Amino acid sequence: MSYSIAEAARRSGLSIDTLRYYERIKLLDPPARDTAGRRAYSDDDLGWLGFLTKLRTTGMPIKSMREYASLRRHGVASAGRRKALLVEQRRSVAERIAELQGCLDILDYKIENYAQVERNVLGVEPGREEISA
Amino acid sequence: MSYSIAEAARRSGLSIDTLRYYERIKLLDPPARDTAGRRAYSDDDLGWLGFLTKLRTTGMPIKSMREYASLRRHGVASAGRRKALLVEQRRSVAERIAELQGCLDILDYKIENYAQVERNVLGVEPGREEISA
DNA sequence: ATTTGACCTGGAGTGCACTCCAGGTCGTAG
DNA sequence: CTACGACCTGGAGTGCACTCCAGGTCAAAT
Repeated sequence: MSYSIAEAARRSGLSIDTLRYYERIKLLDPPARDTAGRRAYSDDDLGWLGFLTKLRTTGMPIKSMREYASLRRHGVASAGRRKALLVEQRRSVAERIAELQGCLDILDYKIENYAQVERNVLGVEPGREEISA
Repeated sequence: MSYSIAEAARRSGLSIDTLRYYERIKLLDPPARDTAGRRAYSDDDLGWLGFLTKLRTTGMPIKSMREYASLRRHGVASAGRRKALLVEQRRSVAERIAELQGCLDILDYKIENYAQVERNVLGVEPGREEISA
């Protein structure tokens, strides 16, 4: 199957402008064109865009995604380097998750504090609401 | 205790420029000054900076951090709104963690693929390395 | 007395990842 | 036949979060 840029945008969750932008910066190989010169994205293109958006979600900078994309074009010989990039990204994602877990704990602690303040404010005689902080 | 801007930067993990920047945009109340007019950060300032960096780590935009900072200045009456902001941020962090977990799974899958390719390349008779992809 | 180093200010510059725009070309629908 | 909507191009503009700079002050060290 092949898809218009509007359809590819819908399916990938990227904007039309972003699709053209990714092509310009060589994140995406130029897709086929129809007889009128309009882009016709293949299922492969969509698959690659799907993977790219995952990498983006992990916080990989475009620079690194470009490196990965460029390696992909160099075939099997580059597989080792590509794997290394993914392994490194995996590490950084795991680290990020741990970091966010820590933040979650702090947020829970703060939220619990506020909940306690609320209970106090509601529980004491009106006019003496000012407790600690 | 009070700390020079260099010391505050070291302890908060922010740069000196960022400390001044945060003050300018009202994320941080102007710290005390010493006799020579230089900033003298208090432990409270450091504590607030610590919390700010946690919020930043969760991906909270500066705009929202400013709102939180501004509410803090309005005392107890704003506690409800502050709690709501934190609850919302908690939700978004949990969501982000789940999303990253999903990406981790995809990375693992891809990495395992590459590992398999490596095993194949090493395992077959030399001269016939080209397998699938 | 002067040099050094940390700090000050207001403002300009940077890098990233888009996002928008003007002006133009197609192919179909009325 | 013309009007419309979807698409095209090269290039400029945007928002965010810093980061850097020039020119100046001040206190302690030489």
